[in-house]
Amino acid sequence: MGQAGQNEFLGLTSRTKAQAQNVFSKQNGGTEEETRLLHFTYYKMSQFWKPGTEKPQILDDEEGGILFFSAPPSSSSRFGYSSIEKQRQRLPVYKYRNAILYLVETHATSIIVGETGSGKTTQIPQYLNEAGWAEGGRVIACTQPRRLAVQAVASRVAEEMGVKLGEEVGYVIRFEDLTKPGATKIKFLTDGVLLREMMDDPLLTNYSVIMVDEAHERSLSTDILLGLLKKIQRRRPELRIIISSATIEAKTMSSFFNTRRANGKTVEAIEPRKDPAILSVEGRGFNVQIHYLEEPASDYLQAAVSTVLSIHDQSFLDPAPQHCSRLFVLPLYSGLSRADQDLIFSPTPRGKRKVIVSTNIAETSLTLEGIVYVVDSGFSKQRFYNPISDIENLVVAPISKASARQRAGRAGRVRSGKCYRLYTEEYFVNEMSAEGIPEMQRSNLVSCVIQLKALGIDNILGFDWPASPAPEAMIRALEVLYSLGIIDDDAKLTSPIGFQVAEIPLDPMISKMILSGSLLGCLEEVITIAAILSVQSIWVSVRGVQKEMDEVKLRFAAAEGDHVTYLNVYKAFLQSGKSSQWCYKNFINYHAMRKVMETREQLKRITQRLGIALKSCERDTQVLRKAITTGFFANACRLEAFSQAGMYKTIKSSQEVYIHPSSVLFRVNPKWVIYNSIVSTDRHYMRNVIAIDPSWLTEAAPQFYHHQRGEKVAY
DNA sequence: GAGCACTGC
Repeated sequence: MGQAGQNEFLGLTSRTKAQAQNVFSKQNGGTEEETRLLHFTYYKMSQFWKPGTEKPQILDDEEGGILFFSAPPSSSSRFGYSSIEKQRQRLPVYKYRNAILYLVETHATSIIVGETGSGKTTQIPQYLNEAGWAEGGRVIACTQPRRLAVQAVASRVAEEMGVKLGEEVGYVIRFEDLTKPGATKIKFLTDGVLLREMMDDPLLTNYSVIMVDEAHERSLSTDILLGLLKKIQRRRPELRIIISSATIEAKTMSSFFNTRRANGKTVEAIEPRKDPAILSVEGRGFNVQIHYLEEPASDYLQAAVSTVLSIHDQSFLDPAPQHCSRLFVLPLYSGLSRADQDLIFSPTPRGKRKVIVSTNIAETSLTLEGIVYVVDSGFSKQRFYNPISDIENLVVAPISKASARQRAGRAGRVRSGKCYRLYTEEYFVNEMSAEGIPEMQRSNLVSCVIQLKALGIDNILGFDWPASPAPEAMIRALEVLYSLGIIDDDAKLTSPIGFQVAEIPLDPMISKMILSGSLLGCLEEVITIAAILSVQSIWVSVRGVQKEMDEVKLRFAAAEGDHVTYLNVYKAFLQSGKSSQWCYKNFINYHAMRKVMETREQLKRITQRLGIALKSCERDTQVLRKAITTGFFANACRLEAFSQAGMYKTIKSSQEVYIHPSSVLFRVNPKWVIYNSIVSTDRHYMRNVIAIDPSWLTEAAPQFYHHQRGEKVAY
């Protein structure tokens, strides 16, 4: 690499300021930081919370370090309010307004438990703004796990405040920044975006209050964020954190954030209390009557069907023999096209009843108004990660009480409803776990580890998590990152590879592939592949036209494998002038392709910022496959020549795997392949497969394969 | 010759 390249890499290294400033380590002095803190503290004193006339009634539980509130009666209505103002006052959260402001002022962390419909998400940021928390250029942040929620809540709040979205009230999601620095006071964003922001501003100094909403969902990025916020609090005592959760299991969170010293050191008046406050706000749903089975069901599918039919029989006054034809049954899952998803909102044909058979997309992501009956199987498909085999499995597993309540709540949104649980009450009470297993404890952790490393957190195994992940999973993640050359012998990010990988918002194996692609002169191609691999599928999912689809696929098929096939599709799509019509004809998902283009543009910007060269390898697919190999060498498999046709074994752990029938290499069965991911059903199927030469493996990861060869691999 | 958890940067 030339001198210019070196400098660019060095320039990059300082981009990850958290690492450079080492803000989370103990020895850090950081006078600049302290000056800023002083400024904040001084500022805050001058606009101390005005308790107003009514002081909230507080029941102080000193033992647990938790405050319980009983709300004062709601204040009488006054004149001069617009209807939107009246609506705001009718929300259950309104009568806790002063209590919430008092808690936030006096406690570093406040936990607000509120059911759906309490209004906490839209109102609390506004209360904080009204109380002055956004003065002096500071910003109130509110995070959400999902992009759609960010957009929806932000526009609602902008409307309530009578301001233009993107001015005082703004939002940031991937690909979309609708904020105005200096003007935006309330900012909604996904927790993933806030984590990315920490790479540039590790102490999140722009924010006076950070509200983490939907914390009960315990998503991977929410948990990482909470762990980091706890660290930030030590350096920024003036920062306020609000954790908002729908379940009462808030004590776990409370003890996590309780940093009060046991020996009772005198705390200065301006410092908030370190023990979190808990406040509970009631929801505003309608009554939902719960029904249980008397005996456990042996087949939940059968039980679900007969329950639906019996609801239908009971509630139709004229149960004609052909009553099934009166059912209007629709599927709902995320892989459906938008048009098919929108069908569920379509009016029900006259004389018919709509039945929606849904995955748990309907549990949190999508809200259907007007549901009266919910049938809850008691199961959902959940991802579990096995760190030993390094394989993620999708399994049907029992849901938690929290999920069951969430499902039932879907029946009571516009009027009272009923929920039929396909399990016994005894099972619900005694056997169902209160909450689901946090994602952190059932995921592959490579992305999570690299994010922490990028923030300068060296002791990953000792990191204080809201829920500790399995040590095996941590160790596996460290091993993978080490073999990729992303971390060194001391488990620190390598320069430049490690720092660059941390900058790219994708799975580290994909990021490594991109960086190798630039060195090998095929960056144009690898970022296209990276973008395509980041969407669920570029093919449409239509049933009944499989044959035509397969024939069309053959037009793009490349002997090298799926990645090269995707490149052919992308090129043809560009040649068509990015035509949606062309997509339709070729069974390509147009929306997925648009997302691919968006992602590709972002990756292009990032690689430009990293100063790496955007070159094309034209028709040389060998360098391309070598680049893929440098990222995915750990997913190498060899065909078992003398066993069942099409059976492969992974080099890493001798797992039995097969090429997925959707792959262009299905039935082709090259001797050596590399896969992108595995889907597990009755067998482990490799998805997105390319053929490789085994010599590339030792080239890409000499230590990894040197070590493995002696034990398991015989070429 | 398969089977369609869900998010997110």
